[in-house]
Amino acid sequence: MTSVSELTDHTGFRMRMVSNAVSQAFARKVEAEGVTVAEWVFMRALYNTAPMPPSVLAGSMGMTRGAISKLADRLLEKGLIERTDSPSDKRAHSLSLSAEGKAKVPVLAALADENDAAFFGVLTPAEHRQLDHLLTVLAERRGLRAAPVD
Amino acid sequence: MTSVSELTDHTGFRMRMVSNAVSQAFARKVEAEGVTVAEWVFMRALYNTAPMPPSVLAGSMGMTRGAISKLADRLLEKGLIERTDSPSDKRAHSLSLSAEGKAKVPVLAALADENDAAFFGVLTPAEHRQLDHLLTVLAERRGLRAAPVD
DNA sequence: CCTCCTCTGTTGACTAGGAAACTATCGCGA
DNA sequence: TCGCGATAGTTTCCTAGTCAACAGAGGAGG
Repeated sequence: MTSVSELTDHTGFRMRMVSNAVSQAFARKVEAEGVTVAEWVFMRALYNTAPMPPSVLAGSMGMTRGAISKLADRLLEKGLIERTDSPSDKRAHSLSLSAEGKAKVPVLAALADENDAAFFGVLTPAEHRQLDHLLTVLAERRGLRAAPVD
Repeated sequence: MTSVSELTDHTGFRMRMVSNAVSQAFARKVEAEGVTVAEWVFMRALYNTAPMPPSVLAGSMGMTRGAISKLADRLLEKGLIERTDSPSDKRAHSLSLSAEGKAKVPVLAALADENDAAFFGVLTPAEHRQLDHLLTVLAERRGLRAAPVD
């Protein structure tokens, strides 16, 4: 009878709870591989594709160019990616995975698979399918494309 | 046939996309009221309850005591909460809403209602119920309680 | 009553990101 | 071919968290 809704009355709030729990569980797992979630997303974006300028990564990851610039610095520091200056445009460069980075992606992907399976394993297969469907529908109808890390 | 899964193959990843979109939309709305999402959660926790020590808030919001300490500073600064020293324990104090804070909660709650309705309004009522059910089931089976802001 | 351990809350160092200013280069148009 | 607006990335400043060290009470045992 309160006129003021509870936090948990909101679908968005409860989705945030669940989503944070999945992400935090995943963050712990990849941390053991010396990588953050943002770094994983970055590396996955470069896997099996042509080298890519940072601006394109910024678009596909839903982060600012500034953030990508710093993220790339960290990955270069760790030796997981490489940087190639553009021959035609002295302002630009492209980023690609190093051999080490390339080797790490399947390992991280396995962790992602495992994390997802474990977390959503408490659902029945039918429930899991329903959830996937609803999320897809929401993403489509709301026109979501990017994968904002935060 | 790739052995490396796509990011979007994971339910957790897609839920993060959706969840971030809802949260960002809400953040924009409350920002117009001069408040952050964390501040809203904080204030909602104090509404219609007895004054509460920061440690309890830390527990219920899933944040560290340090973060609560700083968050409380900001809300005190804005005049939205008040602080009462414990008479029995000189270390402790309790936090409660100021008159201004109390008045603001229903406004923010209305924004939360509106945001949720707008975002999930692209689902049919049946779909929306399904989603709520699945999120509830996940939260229960995974024993989620806190409401981590990040 | 001391002593020592525990508990409350605060603080400082650090991290990750956004916004906007900045640098260097590009390339169009007169 | 010069000048100047647009573009690619970087950098600086700011915010909002974490974690760990800390200061100041409390309280139980000898």
